[in-house]
Amino acid sequence: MTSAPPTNKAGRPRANNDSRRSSLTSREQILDAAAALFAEAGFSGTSTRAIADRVGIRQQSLYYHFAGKDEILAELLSGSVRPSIEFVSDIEARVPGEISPAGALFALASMDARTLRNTPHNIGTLYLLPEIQDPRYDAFRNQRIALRAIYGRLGAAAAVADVRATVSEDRIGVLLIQLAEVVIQLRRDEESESADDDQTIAASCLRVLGLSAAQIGAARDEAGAVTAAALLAL
Amino acid sequence: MTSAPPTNKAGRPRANNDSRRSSLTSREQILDAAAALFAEAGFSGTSTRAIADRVGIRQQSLYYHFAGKDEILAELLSGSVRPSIEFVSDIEARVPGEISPAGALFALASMDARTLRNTPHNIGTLYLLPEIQDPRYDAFRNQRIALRAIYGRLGAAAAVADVRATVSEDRIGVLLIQLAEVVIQLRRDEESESADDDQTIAASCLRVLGLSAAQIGAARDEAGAVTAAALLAL
DNA sequence: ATTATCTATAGATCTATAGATAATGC
DNA sequence: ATTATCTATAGATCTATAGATAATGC
Repeated sequence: MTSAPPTNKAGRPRANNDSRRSSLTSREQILDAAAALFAEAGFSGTSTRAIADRVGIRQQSLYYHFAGKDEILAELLSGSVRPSIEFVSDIEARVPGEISPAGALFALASMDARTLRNTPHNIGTLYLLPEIQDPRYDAFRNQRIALRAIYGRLGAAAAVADVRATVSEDRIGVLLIQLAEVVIQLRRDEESESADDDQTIAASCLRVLGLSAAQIGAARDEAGAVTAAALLAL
Repeated sequence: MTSAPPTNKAGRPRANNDSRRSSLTSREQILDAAAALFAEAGFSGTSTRAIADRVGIRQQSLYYHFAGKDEILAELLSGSVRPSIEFVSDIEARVPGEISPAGALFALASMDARTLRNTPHNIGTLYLLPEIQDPRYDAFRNQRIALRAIYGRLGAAAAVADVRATVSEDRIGVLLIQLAEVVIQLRRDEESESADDDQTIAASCLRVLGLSAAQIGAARDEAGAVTAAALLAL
């Protein structure tokens, strides 16, 4: 008797019956509604009532799916770093045999930018919420610290001597992540976005490490090939 | 009968009388307490009660000084951009006569980094709160947009041809501000900070525009002289 | 008289638990 | 029988207003 996949049919009907016509499970509907509201109004600024209203269920019904509001946020956070984490370890394993540090960094940064750009409701804004400093979200923060460390290692390996001499590996990691996450601000400001931003951002990451235009172009070419391979491997 | 400066002596004593021994006015104490709490728990996550407790007064007494919680945030925001705005217009007026765009940008970025690093309670985190998207804080956001435009103009003027050809002035502005504000993240992560970070960050801004180490060194020297002059002029 | 607090309190939330109910699944 | 909702509701906030009070200022 393992748990059956949710069929979206059993259970008492919703009071507003129309709201059930969705291909998503109730749990997914809740996560989606919460993501939109957390991004717009913040965690504390979003009530369980507001989430339920958006889904089309009663406030109390949320507790059938999640133990509390904080579990919803935790789920959103862990779901949103997972793709990055998986991609990054695959990419780092190919360095320096299949790909140079600069190529790997280009692949990683453009992939992160792309993910942040395409994610529904600009979920990256959740990373900026003060509430995630709470120890309750340690697991998420530790994953981000791990990601930053990889950015730092790749960045330090790719940087020109001058930069490596003046900026520590830790600092490089923070700088590079910060650059990749500029996408969050761009989306927040509702500026028109285009896919070439991802490449622009990745190129900026390499430029801040002191690489020349020619070196950046080479890294971009390397990244193109390996990105396809890494995505297939997942 | 112009309003007298607050003396900190008149009025009914506080229930907890010790809390009044401060060189700050009550209004300043409230702003300071709110800044710390907003940075830590967010705007919606901070109750008027929590602010009052930290000051050592009753929750209701806040309303003698501010019409509401939102006015406290508005005051904090406008106070925190003011120094940047004043400095930046002074600096931009000296371009290109007294100083090159690269020198001005170095001066601006290192000054912003320094301000963000020294501000009490890491006030820059307030810029990241979702609540400031509310139209109520339009004045603040417009000031930031103006600041970003200046970063964009100076950055576009300083950038090498290759970068200027691929990144719009708007995007340059967003990228540069994002780099300067990495200080906010560094402080949040409680990493040990040092003053040389300001110069490192300013240098990173120029490097992302494609400048060489020699050009960055020259810009730094220019900036040193003009920063002193500009600060005196304020 | 003015200032800056206090106490009292209204009214609106907000989170979460308990238990009932209306579907489907077997 | 199981699932996914519902209704009812407790208890804890939270913001803000009204009016009293205890200082200083003149």
